[in-house]
Amino acid sequence: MTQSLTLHKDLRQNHRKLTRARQAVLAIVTDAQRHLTPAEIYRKAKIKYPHLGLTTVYRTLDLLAELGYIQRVHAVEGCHSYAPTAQTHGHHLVCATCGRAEEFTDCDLESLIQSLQVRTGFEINVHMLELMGRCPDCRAPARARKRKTPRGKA
Amino acid sequence: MTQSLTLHKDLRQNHRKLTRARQAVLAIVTDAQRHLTPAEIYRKAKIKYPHLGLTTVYRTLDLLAELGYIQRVHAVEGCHSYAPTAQTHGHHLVCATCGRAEEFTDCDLESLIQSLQVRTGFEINVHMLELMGRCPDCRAPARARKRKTPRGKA
DNA sequence: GCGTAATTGAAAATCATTTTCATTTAGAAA
DNA sequence: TTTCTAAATGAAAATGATTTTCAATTACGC
Ligand SMILES: [Mn+2]
Ligand SMILES: [Mn+2]
Ligand SMILES: [Zn+2]
Ligand SMILES: [Zn+2]
Repeated sequence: MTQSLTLHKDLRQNHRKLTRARQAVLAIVTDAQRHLTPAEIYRKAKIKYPHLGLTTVYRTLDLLAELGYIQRVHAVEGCHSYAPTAQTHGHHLVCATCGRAEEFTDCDLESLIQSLQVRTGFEINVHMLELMGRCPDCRAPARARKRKTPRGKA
Repeated sequence: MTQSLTLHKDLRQNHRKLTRARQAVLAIVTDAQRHLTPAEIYRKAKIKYPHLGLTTVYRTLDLLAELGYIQRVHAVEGCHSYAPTAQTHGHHLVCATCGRAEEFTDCDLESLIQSLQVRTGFEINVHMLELMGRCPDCRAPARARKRKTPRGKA
């Protein structure tokens, strides 16, 4: 079943409608190879559906995240970009240089969470894990350049 | 050595000054039992040092985070609160109800990171991990009441 | 097709953060 | 001490992101 059809079903269950705006926004985030900010999503989706408004993009991102079709991405600098959800319970590995986001699902925090629950008395029910670094593409040129670059401060 | 003295030394090394504003902001974040937003920090610090300006709070939070005295906290809903740093490389366990933040240091992500590096070709150099739930104090009254809302998944 | 609740987009409002700039201050040097 | 100056400050304005409002439009169950 196509993603759009699944979405249609999910929406119907909540008395909500499948609109052109929603389809456009979902398509942009889903097809992106990187996490995108609301403004970026607006710009791209507007090409496919020029009537679209920014307000609707914000509302749609909230909705799609609630339904689990996309995920909010937090980074050390800069919050609230969005990336597609491949599976439930995914985390992101984000390239700090180009923004490319890779999803992974084997976060394996169970034993850490279990021991922290015991130690602190907290009940832990949500976790946020994000890894940042440089993707293979962005590493290559940097490695080549590194040799030539004279010493200096950042 | 007191924290304020350590800070004085750190600042001096960078040709920076220990000001009343900086002392006030650091004291508020350090003594807090919960993570605080810039606006909250401003309100509280202004009581101790009424001349303080909000602009300075923002600048000071950046500075103290850079120096490692405090840490930015991201949460699923709401970003950019600040909590004190107990040790370097700490993570936070935050109570979703009252905001109380517990720091922990044994995140133990090395093997996950190592295997992801191999699998994806990314070079991973930063990670963000935050756990959310309910602290012992906030659990007690909730447990007494009948729970109607199922907990969400991470 | 009709009726209606849900959705939309433009504009305005709100809220968080940053920039600007004239003034003040910390602290090193005299 | 007093002097000197780079660093820091705070008020106000500017910027940017997000939310609210509201009249008009649209999806879709009937
Ligand atoms: Mn996980
Ligand atoms: Mn964040
Ligand atoms: Zn990259
Ligand atoms: Zn609590």
